[in-house]
Amino acid sequence: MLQHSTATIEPAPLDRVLQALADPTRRRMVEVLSEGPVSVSELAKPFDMTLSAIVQHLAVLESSGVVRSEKVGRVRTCRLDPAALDTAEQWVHQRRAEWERRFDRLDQFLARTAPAAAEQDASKSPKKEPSP
Amino acid sequence: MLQHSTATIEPAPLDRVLQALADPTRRRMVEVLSEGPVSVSELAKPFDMTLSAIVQHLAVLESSGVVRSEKVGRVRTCRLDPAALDTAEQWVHQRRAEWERRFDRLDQFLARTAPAAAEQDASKSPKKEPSP
DNA sequence: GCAATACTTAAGTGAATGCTTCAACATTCA
DNA sequence: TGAATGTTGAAGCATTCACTTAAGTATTGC
Repeated sequence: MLQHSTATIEPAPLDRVLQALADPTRRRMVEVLSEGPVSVSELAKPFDMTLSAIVQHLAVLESSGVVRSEKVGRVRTCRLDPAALDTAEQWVHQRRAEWERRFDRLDQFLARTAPAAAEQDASKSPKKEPSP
Repeated sequence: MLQHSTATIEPAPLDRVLQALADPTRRRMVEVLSEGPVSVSELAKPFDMTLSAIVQHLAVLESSGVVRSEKVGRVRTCRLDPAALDTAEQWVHQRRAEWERRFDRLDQFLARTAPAAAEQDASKSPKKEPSP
């Protein structure tokens, strides 16, 4: 899926995305926006702080790419950009995957070196050591 | 000053996880740890800062649950806890999912109200809107 | 015992963050 | 037109953050 055609050199998107999502207020804003686009003042309503504060949070969300907005008349409408969320999701997912992959290697290693604990795997072909 | 003490006070695990991952140094630490458990000083080696700084980052990671550690003798060994990462992954995933679900509803709505062209008279909506 | 190792803790600093208030500005509508 | 609406911007302030330095406390090995 192709998104922003700008193909610009983004500084550190992952950094900004996670930093944007680290704040509970901004996360609630994302939750609101995940239900659909709203204007700035709409977005601000459920929050117990000034419009100014919300606008500043919005700026963080926009600079991270998580939210985009466009102004028509005097109303700015904000919407989620799921692609930016994808960046974060993938990073987290990959760390978990790597960790689990390592776990598998460890299992194999233990099955090889301590076959007493392993019920079934004595016949597996010997392999190189998993880097610890 | 009290932070918004409104109804939805999150217990805060997600908060801490995302905040932990928001920092590039801590994220690199997680990357290192995703390759397997290491001691504190091992962990600190690739970084261009004091051990103290690393230990402080480690404390953040531990308080978020992303990393756990145990001390044997004088060596503290740190390892990733993938379950904590899961919390973050799921939250992001669900926001994306909700957004895409909404997109589907919008598609359906447009297909109903503007089958050919929405040039004129899109303002009369006899059907219920997809919940905005 | 003594010194090296591995971590721990405390205190300090400059920059960033999360707010606030107050003052514009642009658009819409009576 | 002029008031209401919706947003924008700047300045200020308290708190948190990412470090630093400098001093500890346990373990381990000789």
